[in-house]
Amino acid sequence: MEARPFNSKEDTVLDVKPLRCLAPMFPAPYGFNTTFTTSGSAPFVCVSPFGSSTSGNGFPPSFHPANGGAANGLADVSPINLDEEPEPTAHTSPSVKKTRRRGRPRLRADSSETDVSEKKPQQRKKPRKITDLSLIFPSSLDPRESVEGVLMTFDALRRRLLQLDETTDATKRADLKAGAIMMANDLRANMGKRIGAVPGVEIGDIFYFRIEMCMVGLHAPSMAGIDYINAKSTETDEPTAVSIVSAGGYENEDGDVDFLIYTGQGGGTGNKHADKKQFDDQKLERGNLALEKSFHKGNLIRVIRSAKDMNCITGKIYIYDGLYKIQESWIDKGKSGFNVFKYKLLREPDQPEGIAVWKRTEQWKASPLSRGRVILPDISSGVETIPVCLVNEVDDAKGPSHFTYATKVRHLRSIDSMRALQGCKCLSVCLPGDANCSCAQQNEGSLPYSSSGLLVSRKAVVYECNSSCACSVNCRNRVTQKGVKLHFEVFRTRGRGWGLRSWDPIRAGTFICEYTGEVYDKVAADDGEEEHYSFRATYVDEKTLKWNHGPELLGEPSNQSEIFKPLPLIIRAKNIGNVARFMNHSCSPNVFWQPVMHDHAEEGYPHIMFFAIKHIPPMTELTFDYGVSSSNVLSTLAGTRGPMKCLCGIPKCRGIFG
DNA sequence: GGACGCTCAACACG
DNA sequence: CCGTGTTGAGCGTC
Repeated sequence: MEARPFNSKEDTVLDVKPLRCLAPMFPAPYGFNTTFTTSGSAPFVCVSPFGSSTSGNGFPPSFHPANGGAANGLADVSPINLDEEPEPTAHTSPSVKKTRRRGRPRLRADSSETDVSEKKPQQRKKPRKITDLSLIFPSSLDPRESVEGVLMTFDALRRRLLQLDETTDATKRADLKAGAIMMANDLRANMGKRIGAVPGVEIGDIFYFRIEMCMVGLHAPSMAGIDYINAKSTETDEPTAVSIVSAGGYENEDGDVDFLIYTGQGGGTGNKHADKKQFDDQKLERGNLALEKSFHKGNLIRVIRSAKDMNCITGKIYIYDGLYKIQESWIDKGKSGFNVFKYKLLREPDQPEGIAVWKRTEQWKASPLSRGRVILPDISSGVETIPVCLVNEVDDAKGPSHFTYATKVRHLRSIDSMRALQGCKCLSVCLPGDANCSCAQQNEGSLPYSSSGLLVSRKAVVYECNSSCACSVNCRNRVTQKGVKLHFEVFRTRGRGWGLRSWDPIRAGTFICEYTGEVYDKVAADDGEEEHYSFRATYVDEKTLKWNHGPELLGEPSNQSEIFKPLPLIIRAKNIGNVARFMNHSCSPNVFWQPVMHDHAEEGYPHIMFFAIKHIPPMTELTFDYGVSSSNVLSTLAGTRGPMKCLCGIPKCRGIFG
């Protein structure tokens, strides 16, 4: 149960963590003058089409899409599109989105369960437009923030809708319901089609629903695989392809990470018919025509590839793989003997890795020995069910200084001497909508996790089922108590000590790990001792406070003030700890902490559990916001140690943390 | 501008 | 776990 003692000088340095360096904003786009805004267009803000650089994956900075070429992208970007109040949206523009959704009945946005099920649930209420969103969603000029904000809000909505629907027998598809609400409120980024990079979306970004890519302007169609600018909106009067989704719906394709053979649409393949049999020749129209024209024009095309992910109910995720160009096209015979169009796309050079990262981590998971530069195959010495390997690809450090790996916290007094939680009387498993479940009651009336184990919303405290409960270990209200389920690696960062990342893609709301160590309270701990590798629950960052932002859109009261209360506990992981002790700080984190109770009832000393703020691609460093604790101010005064200088370098960096 | 039709979803059911 | 049936959204097109 102990990790090897290592001796490394700089281990005494706290792992400071910069990261997510967003590209500086360019004052004006480079020579982009064409605007294909399919719509009239709202008050847009111009942002460099080059998007941001590294972030997401810690990959080398920025790839610049081909320049100058005739057919180039445009640069209009709407930040999270609210009905800006400072810019009195004015009569000039707002028309765009209002008029658009008319074509067909929309999903109902409210949760009045009265009108749920008539036989033909046709006329459902369309999502309500919330008027004053500006307070909830301050508009951001930073494209990455806009995109993240849209996705985070969407998923919060989706999880909440799923939770609400479970108690009724309402139709599912919470993704579409949430998407409809987002669209109705113009909560989206990058409206209008563009060629090339999409500001705020980075290569390697992952998605779990097609509608997510639609909302951030990466790929507009909700189902179709080819996105294109229609003929009327282009200068040449020819349709122009902008992006494709390669998701295995057609024969062939795939193969390498550098190229792709893509099959055209139509002819009866795809999903139109259940048998998926082609019954007609494909025609050179719509997406096929657009691809053909793009081939001749040589314009860039975004490629989104899908990958198998068994943790996800749909069984796949989407990975943005960057820009490609069509190298050749031809007509082929499909299995059914009808003509199909084929397009060979070549990946542009010098781009950060996209699908390649995923392929590599999959291989590592299958055979961990194939992971190179390993210092130690399992830093947990077998205590975790999944090994945590230690790697160094950047320098000569041999590993962190000695500590004892422990999957559980160590309290000053025994758990037995603490008050016990009350238990529910649910047989087998707790079910949503069961008013008698006392555990649900403790959690504000709902089970805190979705059926797939995702945290629905942040709360001051989450109560899991426990040893006093009648339900079994299969109950869905037992998530964090079961420990980590991800393939972690502790790795050497560049200049910030050791860090933590995962081989698995992580969906927003996923439980990541507990912060284990020796639990003290403030008084007992205030001895000016070494405070590296310690956790304090005195601060929650803004992004985490906003993680729940579904409620307002559903007309539910905002509970931001209730989702955080400071706790007296301090967890020291200097001598005893787990993977959490390697998580570095960021002012733009992808992980947050959440108090959880599951084995005792001492409110001041809950377990500190970490969850994903957003979808996290494999090999992305996991970080949370350390905050600035008042006790650190005290220790500064005492001359022991002050806040650390933050190196995260994002525009909103506070400068210090710890 | 409105309705219709197209499409490498997503999920439930057996 | 799989096939497959069902209800779909945005957006181009007419």
